[in-house]
This record gives sequence, structure tokens and C-alpha cells, in this order.
Amino acid sequence: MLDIKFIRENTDLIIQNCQDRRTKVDIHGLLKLDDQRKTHQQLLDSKRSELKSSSKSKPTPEKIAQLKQLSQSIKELEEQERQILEKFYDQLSKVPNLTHKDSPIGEEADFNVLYKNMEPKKFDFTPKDHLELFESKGLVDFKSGSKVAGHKSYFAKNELVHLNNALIQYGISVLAKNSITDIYETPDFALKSMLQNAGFNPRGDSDEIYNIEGEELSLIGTSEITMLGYYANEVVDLSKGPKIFAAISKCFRKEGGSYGRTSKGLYRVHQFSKLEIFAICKPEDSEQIHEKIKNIELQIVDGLEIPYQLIDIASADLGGAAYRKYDIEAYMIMKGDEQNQGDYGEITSTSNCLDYQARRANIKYVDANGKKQFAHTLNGTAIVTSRLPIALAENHQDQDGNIHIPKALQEFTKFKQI
RNA sequence: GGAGAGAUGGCAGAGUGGUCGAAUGCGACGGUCUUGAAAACCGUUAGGCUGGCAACGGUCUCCAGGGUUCGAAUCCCUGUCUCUCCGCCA
Repeated sequence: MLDIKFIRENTDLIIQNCQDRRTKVDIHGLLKLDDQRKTHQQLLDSKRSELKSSSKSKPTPEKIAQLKQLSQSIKELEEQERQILEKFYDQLSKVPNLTHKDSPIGEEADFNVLYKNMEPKKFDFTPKDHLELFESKGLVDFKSGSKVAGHKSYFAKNELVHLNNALIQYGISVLAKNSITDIYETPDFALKSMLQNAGFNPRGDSDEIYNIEGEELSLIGTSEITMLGYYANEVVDLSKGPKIFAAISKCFRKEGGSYGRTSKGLYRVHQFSKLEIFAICKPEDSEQIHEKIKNIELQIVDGLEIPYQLIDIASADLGGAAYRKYDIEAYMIMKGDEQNQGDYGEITSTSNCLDYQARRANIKYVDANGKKQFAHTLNGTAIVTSRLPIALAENHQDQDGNIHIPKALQEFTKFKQI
């Protein structure tokens, strides 16, 4: 969330930003709630003060009757305060983060293409999509997956399992080359309050999040949640530089209502594994670290020899927390239509959230003046199973339906092709 | 899963109904002393919200949420976590 004082002092900017982000929030209403909150607090404080000063020693019986009344009115005021605060924070948390000056303003499709590594291969045969390729080799089984775990679940088998493991190991090795050696395996579920810290809403009818019945727990959609939680309410020591981690977890997503060609096969599934990059840093370092994470992602995908485009996400598609977001989209046959052989589909995403998440999760560091300040947080995908195998299979297939394993991956698996 | 014990400031650890945001010790920081350091001594040492130009105030926070009471770190209930014992288990 943003600082209410900042919103007050930059109201026009915030209102414009909400428009750019296609987010409907009543900023003037929010400021009124803030006024209400303050006035109410002053009233409550003065009542409390009165009661407190009378409670320092035993009062006379006549006095007690008065104090009872006072105490009662405080309870009523406290109840009102709860309601005001609930409304206030509900509204405040809807205000999206600021937007980087270079992020394109516009709808989801208005992203900027920053870089393309190569032209997609022109196949001199009709290329298959990953589902055909994997199913023909018996490497993926959606039928059994659905039987066991419902729609869109699957069993990965044999070479695909080895490929997934090799990808993770490959990702870890690239991170290590970039001096990211701290690696955490996180819980795959977390308290709902932790999801909210990260800007997810596990309450109500979520289309995205699996809640665990009878528990205050949800399955995580990304280890960003657990990593943020790890540092929630902590003062992080950044005196020796930023904290940059790798985190491994399963990711669970409901993906409510997504059917059809563009989410075919492994593209949109309920469960996958992810090697994530997560960073906490001082405000002055976050842009540079964002570039660094982006470059690591490029290295990873370069090594896989997959055609891709790097895009700067447009304002309407940034979500609530990101200040700037880069996605890498790989060329995929499955994304094609009658006109095009294939098209680009997201495989990684890295966000700079500034102090938006840290403010809610209360993650601080000590600045040069010894003052505690909110840190900046960033995250980015290193490796994601399911989507990377799509890109590998569809771009490295031959006429016989074999999939060639790129050289960089061969170090981590015995297969040269599958 | 059962039985018991516990959760207090950066850390350790007092505090079982009123003047307690909280003794004491350690650590940290500042100062005196010293050529410098150590020791000793003196002092400072939570965060949020909020009022005020400021000086300086108000209030909240002793795991969390409820409750009892004129008044709660202290009493009651629920939950979370930690430890010990038993059970079960990879």
C-alpha cells in the first residue's frame, strides 16, 4: 500500500495514476475517511486520557459511577474506530503503486517490446504444439491427472520429470554465476495474513487462490508470498548490501474460468514449480537491482536458445504492487492461429514494487541517518516448470517429433534429445 | 492426537489488579578520564498513530483476538507459536 500522507500531498498524481492503471478508487473519499479517522482518534484519545488519569488510584464510590459511564462511552468509540479503520484500510489497499515514467501508459496490449533475441525458426514442416509432442511420447497425462485431482491436473512422466529437474538445476547454476547463492525452499502454504501482505486477497470468492478449509491458510501462488513473509515485521540489515535470494516452491493457482486454445496443455495449470528471485534493498538500489534481475532472466532464456521478446508491461497490466514490470515472452507454437504459425507467451516476469509491499508487510532497514525506513522489494521468475518445457518442446522439435535439449541444459540431464 | 510449562524492550530477566512503556543486568551509543585504548564513572538507548511552527504533548502497543473491571503486562476465554513428556509417523 501507499503512504496516506503521500496520497494527500499528491492527490492529482494519484488520481491520474489510478486512471492509468484502470483502477477505480475514490481518492477523495479515502482522504475524507482519513480525516474522519484522525478526528475520531483525537476524541478517543482525550476520553482515554480522562479515564487514565482517574484510574491511577482507587476512586471514591460516587466517582466510580461516573467512570463506568466514561468507560462505556470509550467502548462505543472504539467500536466506531474499528469500523472506520476497516473501511480506511480497505480503500487504501486498493490504491495501486506509482508507475515508472518509462512504463507505457495504456491497456494490456500496449506493452513496449524492448528486445528480441532472434527471429522464430521457420519450420519446413508443420510444427506440433507441446501437448501433441509430449502426449505422443507419453510424457504428460492429463486424463489421469483429471481423474485424480480434477480439471487441468496432470502427471508429468519420465523424461519430462528429468527435464523439469534439469531446468531447476540449470537455473540455480545461472543464479550462482550471478552471485545469488542464498537459496530457500519455502512452505507451499501460508497464513492468509501473509497473502495480504503480498497484495493478494484470499478472502471472499477468489478466482486465484486455494484456501484450506477450516484453517487460516492458503496455498501459495508464488514464493514471493513466503519470502515477503519471512521478512515481515523485521528490520533487515542492508549495511552489507542488498539481500537477493533464490526461492523454490510449488505454486498453486485456481485459474478460475480460463479455458480455450491459449491456455491449452501446460500453459495454464493449477500447480507448477518455480525458482524465484527475491530481493530486499534500499530505495536507491531498487532500479539497478530490477535491471540485474531482468538480465539474469535474459541469460537463463538465452541459454535455452528459445526465441523471445522482452516487454515493458503497460500501466493497465501492472497489477497493484508493481511500479515497473518486465516480462519475457517466449515464442510458442500453441499460441499461433490461422494467420501465424506461433506467437509469444509469458515465461518470466520481474517486478519492482518499491516500498509498496514493504509498507504493508512492515519490512524496514536502517538508513544512513540511523532512521528506520521501509525497504524496497523486488521479485522475478528464474525458472518455471510447465511453461519452459512448452517453449523448449515447441521450438526445438524436429520433423520426427523429437525434442532437442539445448547445450546449456545437457550438463544437467543425460538426455540430448527426448 | 493427549498431558504439562511458557511467550515481557536489541538480548537476558523481574514484575499476579492502580502512580508500569515497564526494575535490574548485558549489549549498543554519547560523554568524562586517557597520548590512544581498556577499566571506572555519568548519561542516552522501542515503535505506530496523532496534536503543535516549535518547545513539548496525547494515545496505543508486555504473542494475537475477545472478555471481566472504575482501572489489566497481571484475572478469564479462544487462537498461534515454543519447550518437556506420552502416542503416532517419512
